[in-house]
This record gives sequence, structure tokens and C-alpha cells, in this order.
Amino acid sequence: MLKEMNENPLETIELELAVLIRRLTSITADKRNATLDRSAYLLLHQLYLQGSSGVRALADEFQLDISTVSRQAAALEQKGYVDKVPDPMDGRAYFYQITDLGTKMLVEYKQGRLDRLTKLLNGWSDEDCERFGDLLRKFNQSIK
Amino acid sequence: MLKEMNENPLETIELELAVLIRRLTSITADKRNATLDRSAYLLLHQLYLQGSSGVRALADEFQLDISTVSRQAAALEQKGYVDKVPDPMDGRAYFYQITDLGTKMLVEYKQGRLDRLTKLLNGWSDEDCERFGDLLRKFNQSIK
DNA sequence: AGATCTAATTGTTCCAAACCATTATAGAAG
DNA sequence: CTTCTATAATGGTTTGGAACAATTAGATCT
Repeated sequence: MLKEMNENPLETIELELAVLIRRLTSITADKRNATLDRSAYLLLHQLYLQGSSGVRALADEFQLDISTVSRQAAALEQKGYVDKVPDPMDGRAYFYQITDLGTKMLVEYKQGRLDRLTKLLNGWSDEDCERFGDLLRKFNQSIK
Repeated sequence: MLKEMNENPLETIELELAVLIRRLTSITADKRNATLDRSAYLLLHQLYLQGSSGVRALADEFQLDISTVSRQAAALEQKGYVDKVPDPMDGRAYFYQITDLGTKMLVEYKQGRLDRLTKLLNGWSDEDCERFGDLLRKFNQSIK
């Protein structure tokens, strides 16, 4: 019927993406590494690079439900990694801002990830690394 | 301190992987597509290609905890997508085998994924698709 | 036969995410 | 200016995926 399901590039991508997500999920779920969890990392990263924003904007950015981001942001605030600042223009709205502690955690966590990745890609050529990074970025933009 | 965090390829890969996993997670969590869930898909896929095996082997293959696979396999059995066959050589052990129904679901689901991916990669060159597939496979093998 | 090792299941916990309902404020229309 | 509607954010609840720990039952080894 299908059997060797893997003739064409699209099928390869399709399957390998499924495998990838499984593998990455278990790695990031590993608490030995996790000073931050994945959601916290992306949120902090966004707040670090793009500056303060509300849950609405963050949810749009990551295509997450607002409630999801709301909870994640609340968790970060509770840990002191972000500050929640009322929007002076709109009594309903808030901004989140990364704190110094949050920045510190972000940098540490990112470095840990980089170290592990560097080890993992030890045998890869510079060219392959560059291509892979470019294609991943391109793919992410395609999804968006 | 860091700011443009994205000079070198490793950093690009590191960040884009985090983004990718987020995006893919929300897509596969979308129940409009999900006739199967992700874990079911990979399990069925493995049983389809590699033939029957026990939870032990499956857990090793995916680097999952045995308990996780046990539950996933039980769910599949409950839906009639796999049969659970006692190992005649070992009274403790079982094999799981994909059923016709399971195969049907697998094929349907895979086709749905392929369709969506094809649409997504509409603007991509054949070359980029091929490269991306190859690099993903290579990366997955590196993780393993 | 008893000690130990192994296959699998089940209880529990945690994280990530969705959907739905709710509260509170803003803005628009009468 | 008050009522209606739209929007910002939160919280309740459910689902899926995964881990770890404890348990049961069948192997294996001495």
C-alpha cells in the first residue's frame, strides 16, 4: 500500500518532523537541564528582544491561546523573572517586562542549550549547520 | 549583553528549534486535523514499517519511558488500531501488531499531514525541500 | 527452591495547551 | 449619559504527553 513511505522529500520532511518533535519534547522535559521550561524561555526571549508587551501580543506572536500565555506570564512574574506593569492608556491591559533576574536566567539557560547543541552537532560541517539554521528559520516563517 | 542573539549558525538553530517545537506542538494539538494524535502516529508508523514488537522495543526506539509507551499502546488497542498478542516464548511479554483499521487510520492521517505540508512548502524549491529533509533526518540521527 | 532480574502495567505528578466562562474596562450608538 | 457591544486578561476544566515509582507476574541463575 504505502510501505517505503519515504521516497520523496515532502514525505521525509513530514516524518522527520514528527520524530523531531518527539525527541525535542523529551529533551526539554528533562529536568536535569531545565532551569527554565520551554515556554518560559520563549516568552523571556521575546520580552528581552522585543521589549515589554501584553499577553495579547505575545499570544499572537507565538500563536498560542491567550489563556496559555496569561498563565505562563503569571508563573514568570511569580518567580520574579518579569514585572507586570499596568498600561496607563488602558485600564484593562498590562505590559510584561523582563527583570534583571529574568535576563540572567535567560542567558544561563540559553547557554546551556547552546552547549548541548554544540556537542550534538560536533561532527557537522559549518556549511550544514548554516544551511540547517537557515532552513529552520525559513520553515518557521512559512508556518507563521 | 547578548542582544542580537543570532550571529552564528548554532544560535540560529538553537532558537529556531525552540520556535519550531512550539509551532508544531500547536498544530498537532489542533483537533480539526487530529484523527490521530502524535504519539499514535509514530507508534503505528513504527509497527507498520518494522512489524510487531513489544513495548520495550518501542520505548527504546523512541527513547520514551516504557510506561509511556505502555499507555499509548493500550489506547491504540482500545481503539482497535493494534492487536496485543502474547509472546509464546515469554509469558510476561506481548507483541503489538497493527490492524487493518490501524493501517487505514495511519494512511489517512499521514496523507492529511502531507497535504498540509505540501501547501505550506508551496513556495519552496525542490532543492530546499530535499536539503531540509536530509538535514532533519541527519539531525534526528544525531540526537539518537 | 530461593534470590534476582526483567516485561509490563498502574498510580501519581507535572507541563503545555486548548476551550469556555467570567470580570472588568473601553468604545460606540441611541 | 446610559446601554450595548467589543476587548484585555484571568481562572476553571480537560486533554495529551511524558516521567518516576511501586507493583505484579513470569524468567533465569545459583
